[in-house]
Amino acid sequence: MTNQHYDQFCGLARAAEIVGQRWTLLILRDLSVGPRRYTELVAGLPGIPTNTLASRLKELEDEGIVERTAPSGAERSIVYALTPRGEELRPALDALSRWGAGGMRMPRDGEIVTTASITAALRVAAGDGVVPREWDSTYEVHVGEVTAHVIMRDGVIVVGSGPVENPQLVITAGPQIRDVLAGELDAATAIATGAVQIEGDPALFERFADTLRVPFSVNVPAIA
Amino acid sequence: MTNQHYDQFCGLARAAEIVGQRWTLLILRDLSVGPRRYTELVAGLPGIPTNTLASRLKELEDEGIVERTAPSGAERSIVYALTPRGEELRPALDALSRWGAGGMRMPRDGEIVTTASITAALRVAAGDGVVPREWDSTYEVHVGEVTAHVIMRDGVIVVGSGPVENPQLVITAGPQIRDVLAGELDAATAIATGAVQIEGDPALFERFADTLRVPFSVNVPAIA
DNA sequence: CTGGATCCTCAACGATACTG
DNA sequence: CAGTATCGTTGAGGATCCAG
Repeated sequence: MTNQHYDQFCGLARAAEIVGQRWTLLILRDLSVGPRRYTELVAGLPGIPTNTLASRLKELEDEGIVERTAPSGAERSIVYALTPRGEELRPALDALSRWGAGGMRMPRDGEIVTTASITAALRVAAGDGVVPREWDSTYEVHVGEVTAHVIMRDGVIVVGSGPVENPQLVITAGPQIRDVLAGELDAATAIATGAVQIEGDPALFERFADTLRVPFSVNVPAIA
Repeated sequence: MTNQHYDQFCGLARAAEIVGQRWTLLILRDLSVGPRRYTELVAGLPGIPTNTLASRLKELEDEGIVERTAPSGAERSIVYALTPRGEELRPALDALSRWGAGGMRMPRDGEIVTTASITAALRVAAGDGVVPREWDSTYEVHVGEVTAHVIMRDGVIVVGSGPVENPQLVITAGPQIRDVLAGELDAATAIATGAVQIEGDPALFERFADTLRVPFSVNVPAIA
């Protein structure tokens, strides 16, 4: 309950006291995708003990990072959301995300993809979210059991969880979607090898692969 | 010894497995300032148990983030340094640093400033490190017991730990140096109120305060 | 003196059961 | 649905000791 502390007057130390707690970064990732209820968080974080989640949410609320919206009116469910102060963590979350993704190759045994994780990955890959104004493309992305969507319209990219109505392109892939976003697997090869399956215009997938790109400065060598 | 894992194929989860360990972020901060020996790390991280430091260094070495340079030739001391993969963490460390610094006001009881923390803070404040080519200024910064230096020359800013030869300006300050870097306390006021003492040309301090700036998007309200 | 390893204690985390 | 309660396990904290 009582937060750990490093006793240093230092921004990184202060940040570490919060995001250095187990599960906290993943809770923040899930909330960065959008407001969530307690049970949705439990579902999106397989393995988290419920008491740990409760503690973390309380701590994050005390720190002013997460906001707990109590049953207001007809809606009788408690919703957790990032506060503005919590939103400010986004650059840090994205930077950590990029770094971590740079070290990934294939999933380790037992590793899964969650809705929030693929949504967050696509959002990071979208970068500043600016695209040519004339683009108007809607994508639905399936990775294993989970679904996310990407909309390029009015000059911006919007990424969200779950399906989308009338997608122009449906993308179905496995973990190798990571290699596409990393720019290590080009669109044509991904489709030719069957790493990615699409329903729709292949040119739209080229656009997808060219636009959503996680910039790694250096690649990790393949596993020895 | 055996790293914790979240069982998610997700960049942020992978990163969290490493930087989410207690003390790891501060170890990386100290190493980001420059290569360090075991005892230097112990000295710069008051309160760290020696076994925890040893474990973390081993884990970081296994992950390819830290490099252990064994006694090579005459030098008979083991030196720890970031590998290229470790250097890639810099953007994430800086982002966390900025975020954490945005939530700081005054030191909490017992909080100290270490050489690495002030050096890292100045480095973050230096941003991309680009300044006009004609500038040639050397600063020595004292905060409490610790010292760092800033050199603006040849169009770039170099930040380092410890003193520097023949500084043009010596800056002595307390924790309020944070407010100067945050842009919440302007140079003239800082000197007028005695929050910062200088030995040298006040115009050089103006340059210092204008150039080294941690950009916060939003300020945290003062403690209620 | 540096670079750790060992031992013990205790707080935090993990798993599961249970409740307003 | 949104947690709390309980209890076992693990890792951090702190002191000490040891090898090169």
